[in-house]
Amino acid sequence: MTISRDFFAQDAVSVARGLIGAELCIDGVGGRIVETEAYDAGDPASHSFGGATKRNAAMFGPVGHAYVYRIYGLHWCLNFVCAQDQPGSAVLIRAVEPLSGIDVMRARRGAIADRLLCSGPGRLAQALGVDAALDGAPLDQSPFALTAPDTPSRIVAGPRIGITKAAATPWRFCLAGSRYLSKPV
DNA sequence: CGTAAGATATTCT
DNA sequence: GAATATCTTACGT
Repeated sequence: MTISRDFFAQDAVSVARGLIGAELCIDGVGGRIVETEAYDAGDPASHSFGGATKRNAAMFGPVGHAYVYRIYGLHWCLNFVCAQDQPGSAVLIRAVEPLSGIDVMRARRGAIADRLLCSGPGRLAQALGVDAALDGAPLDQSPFALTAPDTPSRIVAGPRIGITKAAATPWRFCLAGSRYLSKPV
């Protein structure tokens, strides 16, 4: 069951929660989403804070599209644009449980433990082959494949990671008990 | 086991 | 010129 565009019209927190347990594949490589973070419009920690710029243009585009950017000069991060009514909202995909194309991920990331293949935004992007070419790409078309979970997932919320502003806001969502998180709950 | 620091490039002030 | 939604490696305990 593909996730509809209406799903992404919701606010960032609802989308972040709803994505836990969904299956994400890019060009046949991917797995189950186990960790996300919400970045609301007007959030000081969000790239959209202070208005639209060239880099974050995709965040102000239509919902249900990808926003990809480079961080610290060497890592890519994958976001989903959401919240139709609040331009500048997005959800950061932080971790995925590898299910499909694991051999491809291993080839791209090197011979490391399976549980480390996608446990973090930069690792995930490298494993799935995300780069600037996917910035602004619609999530309901190739090479993306996004499938809603069959059953509701147990979700644990906590503070976001790696940011300096509004760090206490509990907008990090994890699949309870997953071994593929960037950090255990 | 833990904490600490370095690498690297695009973007904004 | 300074900052950044990170990862890896190194070293100490």
